[in-house]
Amino acid sequence: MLSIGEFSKICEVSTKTLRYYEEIGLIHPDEINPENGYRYYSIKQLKKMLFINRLKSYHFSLEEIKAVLELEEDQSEEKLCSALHRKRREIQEKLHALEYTLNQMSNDILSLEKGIPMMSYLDKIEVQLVETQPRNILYMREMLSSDDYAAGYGKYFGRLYEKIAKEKLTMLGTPMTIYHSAEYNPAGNDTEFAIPIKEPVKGTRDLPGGLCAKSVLKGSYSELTSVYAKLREWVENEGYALVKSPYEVYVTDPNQAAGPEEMETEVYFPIKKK
Amino acid sequence: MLSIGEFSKICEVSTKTLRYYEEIGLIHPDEINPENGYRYYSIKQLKKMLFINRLKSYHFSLEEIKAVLELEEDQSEEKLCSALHRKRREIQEKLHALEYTLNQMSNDILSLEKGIPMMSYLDKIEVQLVETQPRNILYMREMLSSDDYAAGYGKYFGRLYEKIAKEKLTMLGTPMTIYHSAEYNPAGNDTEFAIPIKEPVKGTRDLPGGLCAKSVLKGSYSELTSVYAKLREWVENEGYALVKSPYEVYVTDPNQAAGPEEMETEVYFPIKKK
DNA sequence: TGTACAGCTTACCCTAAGGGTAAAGTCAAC
DNA sequence: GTTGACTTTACCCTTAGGGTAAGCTGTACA
Repeated sequence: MLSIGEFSKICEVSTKTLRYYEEIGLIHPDEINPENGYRYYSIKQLKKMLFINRLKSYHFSLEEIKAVLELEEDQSEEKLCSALHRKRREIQEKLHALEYTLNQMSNDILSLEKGIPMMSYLDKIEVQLVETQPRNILYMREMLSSDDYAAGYGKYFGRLYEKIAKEKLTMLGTPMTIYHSAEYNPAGNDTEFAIPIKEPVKGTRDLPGGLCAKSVLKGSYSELTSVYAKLREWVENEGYALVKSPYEVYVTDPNQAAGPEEMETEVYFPIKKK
Repeated sequence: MLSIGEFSKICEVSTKTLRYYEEIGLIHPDEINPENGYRYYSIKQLKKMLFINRLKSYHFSLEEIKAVLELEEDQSEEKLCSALHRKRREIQEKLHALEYTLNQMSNDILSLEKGIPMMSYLDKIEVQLVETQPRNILYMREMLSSDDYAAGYGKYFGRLYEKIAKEKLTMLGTPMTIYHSAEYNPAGNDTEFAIPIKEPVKGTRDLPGGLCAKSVLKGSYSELTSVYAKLREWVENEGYALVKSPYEVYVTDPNQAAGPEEMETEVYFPIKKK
């Protein structure tokens, strides 16, 4: 039997951590002296501890590790394997996100070195006052959490296109998204996917026209929130008020665009004079 | 002037966050009604808020962002630029770490799919009892934090090699590291870098020989802690006790090895019978 | 056997970046 | 005047432990 200090040295894990792991039920000492409360670990627990460390190095949370250890007890290797696969996916996504971030940073650094202030793009976002015409749209309305956005777009527009194809409907414009949630909520947003079509079949509705503030975003979506901010600012400044849900029109198909630079997105804020 | 709710919607930042940022001095409302404590933000603060968001997306901590914003006030673009460069380095390192992790995971998954339990490599670590001969070593002893290990190795061995080259000394073996800290301490470890040489010049000392438990690690260092654990376990089990600091001998030069698979490291635990 | 010191115990507070909730005050619209 | 939406402060919660203090225990040494 090893005291907590000896065991801690062997595994290169602090005694504090060992006590914490006991507290949360990850690994219990083999024996606790009931008189003085001293913890004693057996050498057999070494393997378990090293396994925990390995899972930790794979970015499993302690809660996840606990679940994996409980799997271990019924010798279900497949579940362990699928847990590893899931975690690997997660890490790959993290990696892609980091690569994307690096890209963005490098762009900013390049601009800065040319003497262009980082946020100057804000001043270049132009807002126009336009009058839109009413249109008939084929739509699907869903609650979407911000994590599902990327996947959701493909899925719902896919269904709309499918319907158009099957029923031989006539498209009158590019796809669009209408945001019905007044406030941005990471948990879920009331989002409507739509494509303007000619035929007033079931599943379509009228999108009323009217006065709108409009901005065009060229390039990747990372500056989309700035466009929204700019539009709200403009609406405020010019003495207008938002009267309906804002919407986006995807002028170029994101799936078809060669690169993010080619993408063009229009943002509309239906407004009226205050 | 915008109420906290309006400003929050425009920037897509929660009111909670805005209050928190005020608390830590990141962004103060332009005006606070002294009667009811209501916060009011001006539209000019939008740019600052969006800048904060951008820095956050670059993984700056709020404290770092605060420092950057204070730089901003004296218009020092170079410092902002160098902060971005530093952060980009950090992210690149994170990215490499993640790639390494992915590699390790994939190896484990492959093994698992072949039916080999993840921790089975532990049982394959072999321990031998050997008698080492005393040697004369040229050494440097330093406190190293675990972060500096990789850099430290190159630096200190470089200096030792330099001395050997300049003074035309005769090497009698491959480089080694002696770990004098009894316990692993992330803050700093008493580490001795050494190379066996023939001449007993200044800067050398005697490394006494004697009974040792020895294991050989082939491959990358990621399993090194397991080797240490295994050795300690063996020493305990066989009724020995550690009498001096353990040390590692780098049989293949890490700088010269083609891949991590080729690397060979011997780990020695000087022991005596209890 | 006494004593010093290393090791062990629990208990409490701290981290970063806010989220959740409650109780109470305030504003604007009807 | 009332209702509902908005705002305020205050308190507790999250991860994975780190740091410290006060007190108890085990062991090595004289």
